[in-house]
Amino acid sequence: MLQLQVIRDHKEQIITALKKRNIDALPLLENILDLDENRRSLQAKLDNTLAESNKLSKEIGMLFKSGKAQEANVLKEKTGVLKEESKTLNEALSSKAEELQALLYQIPNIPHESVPAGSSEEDNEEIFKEGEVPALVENALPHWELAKKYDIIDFELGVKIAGAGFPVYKGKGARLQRALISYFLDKNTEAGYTEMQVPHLVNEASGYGTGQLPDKEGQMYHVGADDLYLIPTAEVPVTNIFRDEILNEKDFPIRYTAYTPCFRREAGSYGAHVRGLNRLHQFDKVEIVRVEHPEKSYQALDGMVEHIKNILRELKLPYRILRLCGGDLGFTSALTFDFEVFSTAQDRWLEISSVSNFETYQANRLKLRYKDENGKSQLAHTLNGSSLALPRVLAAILENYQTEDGIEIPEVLRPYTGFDSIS
RNA sequence: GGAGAAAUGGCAGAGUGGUCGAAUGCGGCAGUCUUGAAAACUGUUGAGGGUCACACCUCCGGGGGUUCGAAUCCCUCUUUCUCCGCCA
Repeated sequence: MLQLQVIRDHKEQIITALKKRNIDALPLLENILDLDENRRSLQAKLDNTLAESNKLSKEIGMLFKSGKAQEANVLKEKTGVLKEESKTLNEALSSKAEELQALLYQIPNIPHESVPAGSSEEDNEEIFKEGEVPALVENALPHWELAKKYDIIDFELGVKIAGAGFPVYKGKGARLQRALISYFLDKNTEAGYTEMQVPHLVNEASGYGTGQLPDKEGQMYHVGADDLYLIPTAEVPVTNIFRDEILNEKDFPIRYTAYTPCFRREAGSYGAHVRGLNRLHQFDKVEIVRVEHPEKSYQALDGMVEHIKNILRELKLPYRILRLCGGDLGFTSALTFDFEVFSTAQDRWLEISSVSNFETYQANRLKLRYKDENGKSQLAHTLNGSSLALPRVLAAILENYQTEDGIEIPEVLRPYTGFDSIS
């Protein structure tokens, strides 16, 4: 959420910047500024009424104390009127404030200056590419065929138990999955991230804090009986650790990592693009989250990108990095880099990580602040990234590491799997 | 799930109807002293809104109520603790 003060001061810049997202923000912003002015004048009136009422109350107290009950009773009459007035004002104020809040939630984050304009993923900018695309073995299979051939993932079984999009990992498939989780967590820990285990269900306030609510309500599973949401990403519980916190500058940098399952309703499309592990309702992910000083956040973002590059190099997967264009950029993000691995057998790129700087957008919703050197409260910057999303990494490994005889396990994972190949 | 107790500033902990945004201690920050540090002493130290700056307003777990006036009384919800029950 953008700060009102920023909207007041930089209306034109915001409008220009949001054009990159193909949004004409002018009517919305004007509406907001009008409401804001309205709200403030109501607030001022209410404050004055309350001030007067407070003053009278004090006088009444004094009069009673000095035994002048009659005079006190005269004043009491007056306060009745003020009370009515303040009640009316207060109601008007609440409704304005609510209206204003609802509009503020509708403005997405301002894209970073480096974000290219564009309307769809076509316009994302490839900024880096590395790794060899392996030569295909003859009769190379996509991962869903391999999964069946080696009996390591059972999609039909998941359908029976839960529904489409809830695969069952079996035997070495399950073990490989667990190996990846451990490996990612170890890499993150080595890089200075503290491992956390967090709730997989969150309350409404947390959903609002990181921006899943109210904009993307339908994407989360909602547990109605208890009014909780299944997390779509560990970003939600981990970032909300800092909701309503005021940090000290010396607390920075804050680096957390967490493994969680992720749940997404995504009533998405059908076909090859969502086959197998490509898109699921439940999947595993290891996430990294950082809370940073505003001056250091882009440096932190670069650090995260380097870190993930490093992991993909070790896994020897061919990958590229995209700078998301305005049209593809997430609602809450200022700058996002997507990592995609090349899946040989599917002959396409698979998104396996998304690394973003939210600047103060989430922090404003979270009320996540720090004390600057002058002792003033300032909003911190939040960032997060996947390191990594499991299913597509698994898909890429299965497809790219397949041989005539089976599937090789990447060198770095062998200490974790305890086996060298799946056959 | 049943019975009882509690929820106050970064922490601990007073405050049971008026001048209380809240005693006191610890912690934090600044200063004095010191070559430096510690100790001691002095001052300062919650958040948000509002203002050019003041004034002023709101907030003592959340919501509602009583009252001229609520941290303090009432209702309700949530959470925590103790006891009982159930349970991986």
